[in-house]
Formats: sequence, C-alpha cells, structure tokens
Amino acid sequence: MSATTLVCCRSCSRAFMVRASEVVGPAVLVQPDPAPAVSACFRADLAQIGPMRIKVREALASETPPGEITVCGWVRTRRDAKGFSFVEINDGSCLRNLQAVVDHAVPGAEGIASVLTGASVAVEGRLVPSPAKGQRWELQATAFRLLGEADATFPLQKKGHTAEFLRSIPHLRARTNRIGSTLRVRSRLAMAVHEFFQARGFAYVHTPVITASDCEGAGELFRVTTLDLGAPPRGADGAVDWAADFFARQAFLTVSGQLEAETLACALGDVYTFGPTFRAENSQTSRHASEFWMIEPEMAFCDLAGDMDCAEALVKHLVRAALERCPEELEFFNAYVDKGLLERLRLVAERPFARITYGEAVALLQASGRAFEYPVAWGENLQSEHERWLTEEHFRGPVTVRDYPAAAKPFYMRQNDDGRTVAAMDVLVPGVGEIVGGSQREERPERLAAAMKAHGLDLESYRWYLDLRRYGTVPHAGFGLGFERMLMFVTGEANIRDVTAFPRTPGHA
RNA sequence: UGCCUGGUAGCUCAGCGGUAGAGCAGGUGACUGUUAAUCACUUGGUCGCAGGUUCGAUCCCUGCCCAGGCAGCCA
Repeated sequence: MSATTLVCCRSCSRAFMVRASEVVGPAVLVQPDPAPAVSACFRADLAQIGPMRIKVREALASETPPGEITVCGWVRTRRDAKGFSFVEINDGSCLRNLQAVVDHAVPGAEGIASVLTGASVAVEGRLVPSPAKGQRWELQATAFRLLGEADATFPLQKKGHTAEFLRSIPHLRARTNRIGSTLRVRSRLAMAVHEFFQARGFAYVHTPVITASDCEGAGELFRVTTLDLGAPPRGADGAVDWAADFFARQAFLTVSGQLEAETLACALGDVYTFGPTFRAENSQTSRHASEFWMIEPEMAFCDLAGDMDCAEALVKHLVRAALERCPEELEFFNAYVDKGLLERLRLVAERPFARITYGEAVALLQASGRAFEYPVAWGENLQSEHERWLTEEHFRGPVTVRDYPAAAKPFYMRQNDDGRTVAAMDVLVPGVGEIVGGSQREERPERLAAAMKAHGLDLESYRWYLDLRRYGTVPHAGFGLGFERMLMFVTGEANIRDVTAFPRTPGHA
C-alpha cells in the first residue's frame, strides 16, 4: 500500500486524497489505466474452437510469437492467391483486423471460396512476422473452421457506408469500424467517469428511474402506468383515477436525478449519478434522444466556482482518457469522420476553458457585428447560433457561461445578489453546443419557497425538498453532463444516433 | 412541430416528358504475398406509395409515407 496524501487537482481547487505515487509536483496525475493488452477469452466449446484462443487485440500487441493459438472473429474481407487466401478477421476487441494466411491444403479450407464478408470463423495457427507491409503480425493458419456463414445478402461491404444506411441495420452496424469504435470509446469513457469521481471521493448513487414528481424540470415526461388505457378507472368527475394505478398516484420516467442526488449529497457529501434519463419532447435534431445517459454530480459545501471547476476537470479527464486509451479509434475518426478532431481534442485537454458571464456573452455577441437570426439582448435565451459563434468562431474552444437571467431558469437555482440572475452555468463546446448544464442550488429556505411559488409549484409536494434547507442546509452545487454529447464531442460524430447502440428518438424505439 | 433537401440495382450515385445507367458487392474466368488487390465477362431495378396532367410520367403537379439537415425544447 502506498501512502496517501491530500492534494489539489490541477484543474479544480478541490482537495482529495490520492496515492503519493500519483502526485506530480503540486498537482495530480490521474493515473491512466490503459485498456488491458491481454483480454480474457471465455470459451464455450474448446473442442470446436481450438487451442488457446486469444483476441485480435492481444495477437497484434504481441512482442514475441505466442505459439499455437486460435483466433475467432468475423471475416471483413477475403483475398485469394494461388493456393492460399488472405482472410482478415475482426473480433471487436480492437479496430484493426488480423490477417490470416490460409493455405488451401489446411484442414477446413476446402470451402474457403464461399467464405464471404460477415462469416464467423475460427482459425488455428501461429503468429509470424508479416513479410508484407500493412501489419506487423499475421496468422499462418494450420486449421480453418467456418462457424457461421454469411451469404451475399449480408448488407455490410468492404466499402464505406453512410451513417443513414447503418442506422437502418442497428443489429449489424456494430460490426463496422465506425460504430464498433464509438462503442469501444463509450465503454472506456464510462469507466473513466467512475475513475474521475471515485478518485475524488464521490459516492456513486442510484436515483430512481421511476418518479412520481411531474415537475422535476421543464421536460415532458413518459408516463408509467399499468392501467388499461382503453378503459381506465374514473372518478366521479370523469377524470382518470390515478389512485387506482400501480403506484397509487401518477408515475413517470425520470428526466433528472438531481433532486434526489441533492438529498444524498446532503448526507454523503459528494455524490454522482450515471444512468439513463428520459425526455418525451418531440425533438427532431442530431443531438437529442428520448433515452440517454447522464452524469450528475452533486457536491455539498460547494459553490458555482467549484461547480465550474469540477465540470471542466471532468470534461478534460474524459478527453484525455479518450486520447490515451482509444488512440486507434480517435485516429480513425480523425481520418474518416472529422478531420480536425485530434487537434481540437489536444487543445481542449491542455487549455483552460474560457469563462464568461451571460452578460459578457451578450455584449460579445452584440459587438460581433454579426447578423443573427434571433435577437441578442439581455434576458433573451442564447440560441444555437449564438453558442456556435462563441465556441466555434470567437473562443474556438469550450466556453463556460455563468449567471443567467433568473426568469429563464428553474426554481432551484441560487439567486445572485444582483436580484436578476441565478448561479447557473453551461459548458458549451464546438460542434455539439451545450454539453453541461448546472448550477449552485438555492440553499436559503425562504428564497427557495418564494421561487417555487413564483414558478407555480405546490410547496406541499416538495416538502421533502424544502426540508433539506430546513434541517442543516448547506451551500451545494451540481451539474448534468450528457454522456452521448460527450461522446459526440470526443468522436467527432455529428449525430447522437451514431454514438448510441440502439438510439431511441421520437417515432423510433 | 415549422422550414429546407432528398427517396432510381444489395450499397454509393448519375440520368431523362419517349420503354433504365455507372462504380462497388454477388457469380464465372484469368492473374497475383494480397491488404478498398487487379483485369475480362456477367446476374440484378413495377425509378418510395397513391392519385392527377399528358398520346406517353422515373421525370411535371397534388397528397401521403420515409430519411436527412436547420430551428425550437434541452443533456
């Protein structure tokens, strides 16, 4: 066990305990934990698969030939030569394929002419240095087995496909370089989210997916019911009798775990949620989904400045994690999806985010000389075009905007002393727009109750929320990071449907 | 939900008021330590659906369906 020490994050001022070995100078090096070079293979039928199965990722990373091995995967392409064939195999463990050289005389190779793109195969053999360019190792086959054929109707070709076409085959598109890469990045960034918070002493909490509160946020909610929609029980006034429903009241899918996270932050200190969220809005854009994953930290004894520090540190941590642990995938995206991706991500990882107030943003926009479609005036919402100008043209990088007009924001945000703004902040990034939205929460009971009344809320149904201020109230703050939007930013994908394996959007489930 | 663009072969697309084209994929053959292999030949389409205009519609018009982009709502 190495000694722990109290340090401050290099990006945010929050203190936390880390192992001494992780400390570099006055700051913390968050220890990169590269995806393992050796990945376990669990075999179902050794007799059928063959000896010592290893994954393509491991095979390609070999320093010395590992001896007799078996590689299982799906054929990406087959090229025939006189007396033997080249078969490129991908097993999803990494972006690259393993080239197998299959002599037509080896057992099982008789029918290799019918092995088309998409077929599943198991190839036994030895890794040998490849005499040709393009790969370090290749698999010299000693036995070949076709596990499952794929005929000419298999829709994926060696050529590039449009994202639109791939969306029409969600059950097969994960076998492509593009979708497979987004899913590998997604997996590793999910892990990095937990590392970030766990290293800082946050507790991972699970807030309910089903909620009885219908006013959590501005969003529209999906109803959860077991009533017969054709003939629901009705009261004397003809209205649906929700008391007869499963939860004895109306119930919905959550649009945010924030309010529950606040109660847990006011007990555990620093907490975060990471789970699915549902919005029933009929949003028809490239960056909205009806079901998406959101990361929502909530920190007790924290103000808006700490909130912004945490959000910036998290975004940077995830960008660095992607650069360090998914280099091949990011190279791929940089080459085929978004030419400027790597340069942009490296800048984001290094430079501090710009920070301005809403009022300063309005002034910048007004001074830009740009003719915007929507008016720029204090009190008006920042529109997409305004956010794009700020991040893509003016700052050319992420911007954190804070202190928004109170009238445009929810009841729970802390009122600033100027009487007209609240301690809210959004992190805007190029290409995606709003990736983080958060605030310091109103911890003063009278102010909160007044704001709830002003928003037309029933105080009685929020008694528990007011109790947090009634008993031991503390300054606290938090935010929501859209996980898919983060993935869009990191991969350069322009559509949220392409960073989600099975996207749910209006009209599609 | 509003505005815009599109729907032609399995995929990516061209085309045109007069009876359908290419590349790739598939098939056959040749050639080859290939790597988006190459070369030759070849299979394959009621041109999104329904009406209308016309001697004749894949093309023009209307409606509908679907997809994409932008906007609003937000993560």
